[in-house]
Amino acid sequence: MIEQLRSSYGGVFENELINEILQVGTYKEVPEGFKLMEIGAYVKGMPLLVSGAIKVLRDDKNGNELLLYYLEQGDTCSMTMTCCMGQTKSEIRAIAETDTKLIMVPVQKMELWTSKYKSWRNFVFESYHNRVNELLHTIDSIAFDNMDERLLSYLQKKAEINSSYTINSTHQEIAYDLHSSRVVISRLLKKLENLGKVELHRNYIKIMKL
Amino acid sequence: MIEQLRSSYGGVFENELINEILQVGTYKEVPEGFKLMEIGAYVKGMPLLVSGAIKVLRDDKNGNELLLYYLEQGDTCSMTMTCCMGQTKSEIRAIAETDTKLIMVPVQKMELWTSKYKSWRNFVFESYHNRVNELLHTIDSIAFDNMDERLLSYLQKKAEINSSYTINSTHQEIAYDLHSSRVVISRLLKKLENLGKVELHRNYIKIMKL
DNA sequence: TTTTATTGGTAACCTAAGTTACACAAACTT
DNA sequence: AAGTTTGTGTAACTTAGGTTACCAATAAAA
Repeated sequence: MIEQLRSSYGGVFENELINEILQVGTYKEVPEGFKLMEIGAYVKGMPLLVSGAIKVLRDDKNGNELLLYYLEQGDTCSMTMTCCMGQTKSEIRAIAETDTKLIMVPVQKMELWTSKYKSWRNFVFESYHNRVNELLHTIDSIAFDNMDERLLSYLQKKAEINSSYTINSTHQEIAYDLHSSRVVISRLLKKLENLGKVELHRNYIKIMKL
Repeated sequence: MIEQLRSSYGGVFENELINEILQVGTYKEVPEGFKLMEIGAYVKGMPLLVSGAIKVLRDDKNGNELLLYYLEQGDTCSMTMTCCMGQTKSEIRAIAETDTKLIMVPVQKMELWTSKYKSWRNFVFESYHNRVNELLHTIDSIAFDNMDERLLSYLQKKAEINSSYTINSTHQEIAYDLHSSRVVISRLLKKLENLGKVELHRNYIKIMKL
């Protein structure tokens, strides 16, 4: 756990804080698909991502999802923090996108760290700021872009997150993330294939041009 | 300024902090329509709202707007803070929705206050948290609701902000806020009128039922 | 008063995207 | 091997909402 923490957060946190995290934090490895947070659940701790990626989703009233953004190495779920302080429930669902390594920090310590460590304060503020900016870009894409543009940037982001030009998703899964329907996604993917931008296969998609 | 600050923030900030704010803050009254922040601009200070309301907007690539949320009494633009720390540009535009009274706090002091005052830390964290939640609800409405539902909740929110059942907007102005077109808004408003939910007039709309 | 600009109503049309339905192939069960 | 499930392609249709165009009413300017 020491190496993990140092390599991902050594440049961010001072040594004393690193030591405190080592004492109270618990190291976790979760497999792809693991549900880390459910809507309406109370929050128990704050995750510090060491490796892998977590996708953060929102539900509509019918239980259909919409992908908001991904958390990656060095990120945290900043909302967690004020959730704990205010004892409010989670507004989002979080699922491991890939196999993921993270350190869970219990809530109790965090208020103390906030007054004690400047690096912790900056980390939390910056995290909030990043999340707000990601939400703004999510809004841009939903409000201003057509489905084909959204689909393309979804595929690109997914390729980036998985560091691979091969995306192992079915059309149905993509439709869930984009809050669309399978037929629409198949249609647009076929259009992208005709444009030479992707290559379609059963259960996976190859991205040709970025 | 003392009374303004005490009545809006007396319960939130400790006395010592209130005094500090009085020393470095500047009191401002801005009229309806006043532009407080432009996209791409650098941020000079953090606003503490005393009364009135500010609407926060986002632009698409063609310069068309979309209303994100309103700031009201007791709110602040939390993004301002990390904008200043990181020297990044504003991602949003802010316009006074009504005549508004506010206190501008220069950025320099804020980092100090963050370590010195617990109430300030909590205020900033809570502000971020509220903003994230508002953005989530904005996303809900854009991604999950039809235009008629969005229009109705827009009118309701606007009535609430202006504390009046009479909304002084043209159809075109509403269309801008909802990132739609005038014809569509007129069409849907007429439908709402036929349902007995609103009464249409030139330059204003009366809300009948909430 | 006559002209001009602003605002709202409505029709006709177009397009993106959601829906239903069905065919077919690959990949599993048994 | 036969049946079943899962994933994909495609056609036909529907609908929300964007676009263009034009008219009428009101308000402001000349």
